[in-house]
Amino acid sequence: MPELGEVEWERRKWNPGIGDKIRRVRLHHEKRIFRGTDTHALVRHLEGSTLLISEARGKRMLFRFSKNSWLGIHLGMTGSLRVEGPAFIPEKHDHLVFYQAKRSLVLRDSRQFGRVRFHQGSTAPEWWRDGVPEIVSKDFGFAFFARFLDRHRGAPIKAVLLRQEGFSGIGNWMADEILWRGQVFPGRVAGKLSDAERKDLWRETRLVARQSLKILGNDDTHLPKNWLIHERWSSSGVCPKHRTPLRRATIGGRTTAWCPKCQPGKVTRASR
DNA sequence: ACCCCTGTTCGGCG
DNA sequence: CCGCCGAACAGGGG
Repeated sequence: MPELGEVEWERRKWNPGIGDKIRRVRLHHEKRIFRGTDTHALVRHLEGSTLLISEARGKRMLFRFSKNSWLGIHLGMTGSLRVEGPAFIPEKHDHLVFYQAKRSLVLRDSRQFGRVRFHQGSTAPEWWRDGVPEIVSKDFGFAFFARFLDRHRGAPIKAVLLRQEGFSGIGNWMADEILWRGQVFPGRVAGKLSDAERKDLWRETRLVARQSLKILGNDDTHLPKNWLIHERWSSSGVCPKHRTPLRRATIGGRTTAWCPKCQPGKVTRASR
C-alpha cells in the first residue's frame, strides 16, 4: 500500500494522540514485525510517556515520545495506523496498541512485511539519520540523481527508481507514473539513457513526489484523473493520453505497466 | 484452488 | 568484491 504521500497520510492518523500519556502498551513480543527490536524496553519506556511529535521520511515514520524515547515504523505492504476508542480490543493483526485515556493508537499489519523499531536516547536514532535526501528537498538535485543512476548503470531504470537509498519513498505505482510521464520504457538500462531523458525523469520524479505528498498527504482525495495510477491495475487499462491499451510485464522484479506508444521498448532479458 | 499483490532482505551467481 | 536477480517472508482478495 503505502508510498510517499500515503505514508504521510498514515503518519498523521496518530496526531489526535499527541500531548497525551500512554497508559498501557499492548503487543506480542514474538511477532515478526518486531524482529530485531527490544520489545521489553519498548514497553517499559513507553508506558507512562507522552507522544510528542512525529515525522515521515520516504516510507519511514518516526514518533518521538517524552523520556528520550523514539519509535520507528515502516508499514511494509499492508501496514496501517488508526485511532480507536479507549477500551479497544485488538483483532488478529493489530500488533501494537497504545492505550491513552481518551483513545487508543493502533498499528495493523496483516503480512508483517513492515517493521517496528525502538530507540532510547537524547538524539534521534542512528537508523533514522541515513543521509538519503528527501525527493522534495533541495538535496535531491540533478547531480545526486545522475550519480545514483550511474552507480546502478547496469540495472533497468524501473529497478533503480525503486531503490530507497536514492529514491526515498518511491514505490511501484510512483515509479510507473514517473516513467510514463518521462516517456521512458521501464526496461531501459539506466546507464543508457540520454541526458535529455535523465533531465526529464529527474523533473518528473520531483513532480510526482511533490504532488503525491500534497494531494495524498493532507486528506484522502484522489490524484488527478489523468494519472496512470487509475489505469494500471486493470487488465483493460489504457493510456490516459490517447487511450492506447497499456502493457504489463515483470520488470525489475515487479509488476510494471506502461504505454507502448509513449514508452517504446521491448522486454528483453537484460531489461528485466 | 489458484494466482496476484503499492516492500525489503538475503543468498546465489556471473 | 560488486551488482543483479529471484526467492522468501505471510496473509487477504479476486
